[in-house]
Amino acid sequence: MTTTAPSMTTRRERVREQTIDEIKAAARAELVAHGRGGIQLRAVARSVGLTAPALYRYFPGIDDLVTAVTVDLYDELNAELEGARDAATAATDPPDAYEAMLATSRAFRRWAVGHPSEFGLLFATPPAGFAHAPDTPCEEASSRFGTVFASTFIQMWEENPFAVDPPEEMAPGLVAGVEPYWTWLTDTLAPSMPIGAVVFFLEGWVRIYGIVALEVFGHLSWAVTDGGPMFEETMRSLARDVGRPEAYRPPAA
Amino acid sequence: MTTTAPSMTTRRERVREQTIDEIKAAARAELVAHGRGGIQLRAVARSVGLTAPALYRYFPGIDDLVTAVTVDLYDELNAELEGARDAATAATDPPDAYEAMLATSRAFRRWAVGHPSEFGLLFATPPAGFAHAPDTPCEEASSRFGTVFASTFIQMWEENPFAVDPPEEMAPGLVAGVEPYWTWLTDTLAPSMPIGAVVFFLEGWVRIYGIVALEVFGHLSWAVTDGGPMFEETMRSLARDVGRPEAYRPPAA
DNA sequence: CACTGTTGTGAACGCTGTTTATCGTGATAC
DNA sequence: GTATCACGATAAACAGCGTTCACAACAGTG
Repeated sequence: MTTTAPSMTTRRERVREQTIDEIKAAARAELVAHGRGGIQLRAVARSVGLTAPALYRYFPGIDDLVTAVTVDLYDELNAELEGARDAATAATDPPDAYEAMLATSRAFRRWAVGHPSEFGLLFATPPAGFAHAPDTPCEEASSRFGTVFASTFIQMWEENPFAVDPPEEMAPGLVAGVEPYWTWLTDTLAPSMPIGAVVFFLEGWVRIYGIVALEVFGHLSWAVTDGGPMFEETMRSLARDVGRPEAYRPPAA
Repeated sequence: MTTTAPSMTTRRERVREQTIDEIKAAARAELVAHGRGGIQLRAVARSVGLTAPALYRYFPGIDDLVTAVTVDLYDELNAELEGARDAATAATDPPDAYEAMLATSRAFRRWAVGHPSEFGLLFATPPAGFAHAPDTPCEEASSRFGTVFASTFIQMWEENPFAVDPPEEMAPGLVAGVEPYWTWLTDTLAPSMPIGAVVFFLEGWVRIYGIVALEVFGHLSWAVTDGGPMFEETMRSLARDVGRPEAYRPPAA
């Protein structure tokens, strides 16, 4: 990664890349410490030992800097999740996709709880800032994130197809709404998957996201002292709902 | 409400109250337009026709102003939800708590989709700002909000007890974590409710919150064109999970 | 009428993000 | 080896921010 095609990168380009990384690291630290609204360009500049105007050689403004950090965070989270998924897949013989989904979800929660500010930046940016306009790098990174979870769900269904609702029973308009995504899925990743399984996957993702977001944002503390067991309970009930109630196992620790 | 004990409120106090309301209204508009990070005290002052320092006669700082608006938003949302719940309860004979829960949830989604910025402020404030410290007016308003949903869930279970998991099957540590809230519930609202039903209620709230938050934050658009049917599907599967699959009915419109 | 406490103002302070003109410096070309 | 030049960084400046303070206008009370 560091020395691929060294002739292609001049010395200037390398030090520039390094400076950019330094700036982004400082921006992330500032972001974690003071939140999205509290980040200050001048503080970032001070942190890397530069004056404020110097940053404009690297980023057009503070918003673009935050966007760059956001994309990096998606990449970091994706790598973390894919690592957990692959480790779990390698550890199970024969492969057990529920185990992979469990590991992925736990990694997701671990990252979210450990990086609440970053989680808020990625998954709870209200549309006021229009950070989620289509065709932005953010959106692209976000959809790559979705695929990580989608892949394990698909594999779970293919390994062990469970009963799903037939299309005619679903809420009106739902089939039409999911159809584009469903046809894309059946064209690329899961040729034989019924539309009901896609809906089930989305509902599963809703539960995982919901429990993690509520915990991170402190909206569960009125009912539960620790979010961990509640998250585990969600995983257990997911095992039941995919027809494998015996598959859930509490975490080792 | 306007003329209770008129002797107790002097003329000065009344006009002061009115000014405060004006300021909060302007602050909310600014909040909706530019988000939590983009609100400006001077802009609020301009909007009500005052200079910036004048606002300090009413609020110690901009953070407290935002907090006051937040509390008001909780109250508004609570009123909206309780109104929908009571209307649904009055329209069903005999009373049907699922119907009430459905109406409450739909009101919740309607408010969230119609007021995305406000929703983000209430339900997705990352803990960097420590807006959710215990014993704040925010926390108090937040717990009142929780009770609206809790009451319909409880009534739903009492009208039609459904099968819930026994404590010994639940994820380790969960019983201990929910026990304080459970004992409070059985002491006050639901004397005969098993702890499994409380856990089910929490999982239900997670699903409702999850689907609404994902839609509002634009994190569902990669899979679904419109969040409405997906939300309705969640309501339908909730009906199934409380043992009343026939109770769900699509919205009238 | 004078007195008092509240409300609003203008000026000021230190800070912010951003722009501009300017200076030094490392890489490149002759 | 030296001239050239693009790039990196800077200081100065600007408008605007939240906040503080001293001071003026005013309503309500005796």
